[in-house]
Amino acid sequence: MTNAPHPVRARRVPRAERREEIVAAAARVFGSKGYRAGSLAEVAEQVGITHAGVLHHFGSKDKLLWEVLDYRDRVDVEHLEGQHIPGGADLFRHLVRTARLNADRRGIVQAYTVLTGEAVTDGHPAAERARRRFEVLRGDISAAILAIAADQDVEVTRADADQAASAVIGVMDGLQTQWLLEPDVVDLPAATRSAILAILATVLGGPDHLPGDL
Amino acid sequence: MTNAPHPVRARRVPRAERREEIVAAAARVFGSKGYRAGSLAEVAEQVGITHAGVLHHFGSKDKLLWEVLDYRDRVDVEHLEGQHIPGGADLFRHLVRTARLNADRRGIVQAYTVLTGEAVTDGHPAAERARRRFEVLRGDISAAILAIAADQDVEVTRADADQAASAVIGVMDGLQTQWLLEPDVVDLPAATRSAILAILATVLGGPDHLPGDL
DNA sequence: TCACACTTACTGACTTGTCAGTAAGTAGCC
DNA sequence: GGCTACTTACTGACAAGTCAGTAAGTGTGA
Repeated sequence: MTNAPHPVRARRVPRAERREEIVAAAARVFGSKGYRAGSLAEVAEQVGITHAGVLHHFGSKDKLLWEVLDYRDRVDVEHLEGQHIPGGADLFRHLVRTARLNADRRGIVQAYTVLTGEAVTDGHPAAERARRRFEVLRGDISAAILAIAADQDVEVTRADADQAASAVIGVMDGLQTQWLLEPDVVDLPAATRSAILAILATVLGGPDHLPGDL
Repeated sequence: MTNAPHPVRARRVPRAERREEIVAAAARVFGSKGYRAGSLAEVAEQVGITHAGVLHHFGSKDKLLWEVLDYRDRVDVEHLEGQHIPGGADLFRHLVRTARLNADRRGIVQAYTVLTGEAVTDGHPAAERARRRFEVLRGDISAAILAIAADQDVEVTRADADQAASAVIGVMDGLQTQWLLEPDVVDLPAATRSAILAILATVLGGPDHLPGDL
């Protein structure tokens, strides 16, 4: 009798590999249900282990969330050749391209939207993270605007560039929410592109100074 | 012995009054913690009754949420004179004014942001509501753009107006999220105003056709 | 052999919702 | 006015479930 000596047990998987599986599953679960509503049991089930197994690897639900956020940041820049965010007009080309890609990555967009929305609730573990993320993005976009302005010989104040940067991030996020609810009504890439163009054109003092081919 | 014949009991309050208290409390709780994370017990505590008392009035947590959303919609238009949303350039004046008001109504903004973010999670009871809300808003804004275009003798397609409308809603929502996380960094009214102006100017084919004094 | 991935078994805290009981208020009637 | 019959607002106890987290044990692969 060599068959079925004991009930089916999950294949023993090396630590690093299992952790990756779990983080990917958690990204899906937290992304679709939210962090507070998503349970460790559901994450575990997707990997084929028990929720205690998940805790064995990450210690607590909060720590798992950190890993998910790190993971998502890594995935976010995966498709970038140089692995670093470009500057100047290239940054906006990158943003528009990201919007185009996002139209086929509903899960990732939903995760970002849900988690960001949840982050503004009282005492949420991802709040600080969301703040930092916005800060960095705003800085990058603002710098890119100032670079284009310098290149085009138009004067733009730091404050105006910052405000335009906030607006660019804002439309991108806001359009994503609408698109998630009604994908057939909102054309995410097109709307994102023209909104960014509108904001850029205005802050640069007219469409004449826009960088081409966004 | 006429004193304390039974433990202190909550003052007995007539139905309509109590329901209002509960809905207001629920709006605070769901607004600050989210619907799924906010508990009936916490709502009840704020009113000074038990969670069973809350259920006596509303039957279920879901039904309480509906009431909260209705309540918020009523409060939203409370400061409008005619109680109805204006059209044409007045609509944009109204939107900018709302942004100004919102800068002093953090709680309401947070409730809107949290609940809208939660609405994109799988099977959320407020999803349909959020969809309808966006649809109506988009329709109103799009119509206002077309009205201004007609007035200014510029040609704007329905599709372009719709897209601009989505963008206007998007910036407003997106900026609110950033402002909630960093109120000192983001100037909500100013950023909202200039972003709306930028989008309008572009869809109307240049700043010359903009309505004055937004 | 032994570290490690994991399960089983459990705890304690919370969740929404149900239900019976009770006090407070109200309408009808004498 | 005062008594009765009824409704309504609410409590407290409980059911039934979910949750994260802990502790101890077990099979497995290097």
